[in-house]
Amino acid sequence: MAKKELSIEQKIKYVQDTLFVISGKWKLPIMIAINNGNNRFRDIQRAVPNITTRVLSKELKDLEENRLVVRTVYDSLPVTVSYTVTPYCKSLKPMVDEMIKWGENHRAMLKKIKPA
Amino acid sequence: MAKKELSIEQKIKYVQDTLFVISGKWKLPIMIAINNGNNRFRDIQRAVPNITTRVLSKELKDLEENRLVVRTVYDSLPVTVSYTVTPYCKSLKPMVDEMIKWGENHRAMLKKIKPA
DNA sequence: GATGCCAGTTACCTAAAGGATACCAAAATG
DNA sequence: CATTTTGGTATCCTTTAGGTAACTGGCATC
Repeated sequence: MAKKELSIEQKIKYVQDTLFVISGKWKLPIMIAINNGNNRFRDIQRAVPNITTRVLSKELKDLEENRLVVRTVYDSLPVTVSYTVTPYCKSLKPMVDEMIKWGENHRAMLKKIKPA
Repeated sequence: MAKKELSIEQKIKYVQDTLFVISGKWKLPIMIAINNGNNRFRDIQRAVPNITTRVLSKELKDLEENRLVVRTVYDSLPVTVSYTVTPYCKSLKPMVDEMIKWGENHRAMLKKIKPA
């Protein structure tokens, strides 16, 4: 197949779609935390520095709605709640990896131009 | 060299650094537009749907401060102003490409699960 | 029976992002 | 000479994101 070339309008539209889903300080950090084995509410909260319960609760709901995270209630005693990432969430990995790389490099760059 | 494995705390930190620089509805669309040959203020505005002059002006200043865009005034008659992306801005390309890909796929997915 | 952990909810508030509208001077165009 | 284009500013306003703090009910522990 020929590699499709997107128009600039399409590129902008798709980037904005992506931004709409992942933007904000917390959604990606939360997904990273869950993906790393933090499945309980308090575990996630501990893994994501400085997030409050209120914000975490709200963001988890958003992520559920966008089918990136699944909430499961186990009928144990006491009930436990588990959050897991969906396969769809994992499709974000290449993008997130690039974001991590860029952020790491960016921080190194800032040190160089603004030393001491 | 051994491939360095980042801790979850580091991953979260770097992602948040990146988000801090690119977040908002407009910064990436503006960079895409400039990179595609829209160098004049009004050209950029036309290329980025629905952005207002006020917001574009402010975002361009932010991008200049972050060394992602350069503003050049040509002493012609009348004076012309040209915006160009820096080499540093181009280092965002792999990430932006992944975001475009994901957004395209995401839109296709939404069509499937919510047809007509 | 007081304290603490879990998984949140509720109400309130502030700061920032973004939008709407109007306006400006200088030059070009019709 | 009226209009349009360029590269923006200035005001004002609304919306959203995010933070603070208190509280809940159920269970477990000391």
